[in-house]
Amino acid sequence: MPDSEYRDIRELDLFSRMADGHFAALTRGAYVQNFPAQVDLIAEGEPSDFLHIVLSGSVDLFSEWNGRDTSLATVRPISTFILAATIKDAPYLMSARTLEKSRIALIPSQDVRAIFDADSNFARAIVAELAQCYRAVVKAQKDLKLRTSLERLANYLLRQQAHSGGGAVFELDFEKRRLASVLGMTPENLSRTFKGLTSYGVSVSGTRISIDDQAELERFAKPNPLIDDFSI
Amino acid sequence: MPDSEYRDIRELDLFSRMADGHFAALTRGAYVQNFPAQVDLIAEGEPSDFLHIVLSGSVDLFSEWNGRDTSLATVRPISTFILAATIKDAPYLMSARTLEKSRIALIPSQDVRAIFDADSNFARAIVAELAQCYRAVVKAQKDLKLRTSLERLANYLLRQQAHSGGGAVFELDFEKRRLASVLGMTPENLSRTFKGLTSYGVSVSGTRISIDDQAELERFAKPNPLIDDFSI
DNA sequence: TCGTGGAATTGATATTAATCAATCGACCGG
DNA sequence: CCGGTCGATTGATTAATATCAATTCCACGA
Repeated sequence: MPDSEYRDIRELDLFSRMADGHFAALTRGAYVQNFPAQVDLIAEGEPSDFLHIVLSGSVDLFSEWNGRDTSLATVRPISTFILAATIKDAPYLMSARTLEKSRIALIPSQDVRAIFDADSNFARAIVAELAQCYRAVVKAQKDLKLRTSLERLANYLLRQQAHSGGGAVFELDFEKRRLASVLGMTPENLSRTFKGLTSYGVSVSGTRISIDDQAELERFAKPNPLIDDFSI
Repeated sequence: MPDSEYRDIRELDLFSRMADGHFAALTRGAYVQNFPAQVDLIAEGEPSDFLHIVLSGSVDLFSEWNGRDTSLATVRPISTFILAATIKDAPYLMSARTLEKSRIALIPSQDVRAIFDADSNFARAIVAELAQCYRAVVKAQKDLKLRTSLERLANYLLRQQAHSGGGAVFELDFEKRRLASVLGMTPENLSRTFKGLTSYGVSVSGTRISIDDQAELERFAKPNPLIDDFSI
């Protein structure tokens, strides 16, 4: 593993406070690999042999059932995924595939579990990370059950806007068919839902979004930190 | 706290392996309280001062937004709730209220966090519990996004049947309006959805469910351990 | 035993979203 | 520069779900 990546991983909240020896032990069995776009990394139901860390690119976590599929989350650098399966030594609940050319580090799950027992700082960090993930899914659940698709899209745009720096004009960070799946609707419906937001001052041109009447959109979207703020 | 309850709590996975002294320290600041039915225990957004443990009765975890509300989970004895908020020292994401007369133990969150740092067995148990909760919500998310309401109800009945011992006849364990909310539909729709399952051999009389054609219902419901098995 | 109130059900209707089909448009390789 | 491909959009239709209104059912207390 190149030094720069070693340092990037080391600086993750998950690893930053652990003992040097333990981190070295963790990375000893690890390896880093480059994947092209649209490559399946893991399939739901498989045993969780590795903790994955996205170093560059992006990864889609999705699930299938009875011929349907849905995107559950997107993982962007630098963060881990399927931590819970690794910890529990249980099968993956989600499948993962690269969205673009990506560089992924793989750490054997058994090493993670072993070092967890040995390093209390690492253990604390894992708990913090898991609690964060748990709360993120609860928020997603509330978003899905309490809001219509128009409201979900409006709030998604406000979150994305904040994430892009807060300007009135910003870019969607992935293709609309995936956004539709993440928001729990069909691509056709997403198109129409964007239209429905024009009356609240939203204009769309490709992946470029312009919020022309911030106050009006917020009045409609009613963003709520207990759903929309990922930092708490 | 009476001895019997002390022992009940002690035997929870969360506490069973921790040192005696640490457990004593945890329970020292704790107290147990009886609540009547329909009492609000916590409100979303509040700081998480206590880890709650349901000793008897049952508790509804729900959330509200913009005049709507939805049930996210039901907590039954003996288990904890809002562990993630306690660990992160973050506001509750869900509100809680008793569904029936309930006995609840309250452990100050700061004690939980302190003992977490001191007791690695306790830390391990918390991680296991959090991972379990995380995976439960992911499963709920998949249930909601991948299935129609008819399919969700069918699979819910199969889960409830298994939980009740597997016989063809069993009881729903809470009122239908709450079941509707848990399954993400209106009470009116739940009524009709039950009707829709009669063609798969399900008959309903009050809270009594009878599955007359197990194979046919399963063929329709297509239960999947990665969604429906809460033990993995 | 008889109200009484809340839940459950039913029916009619409106709203929302999915599906099917067709077209548009951008990007890419030859 | 031209097809070709894939995603996005649009329109028409169907399916699913919510809403509103009215009973019906049932458990409970007087």
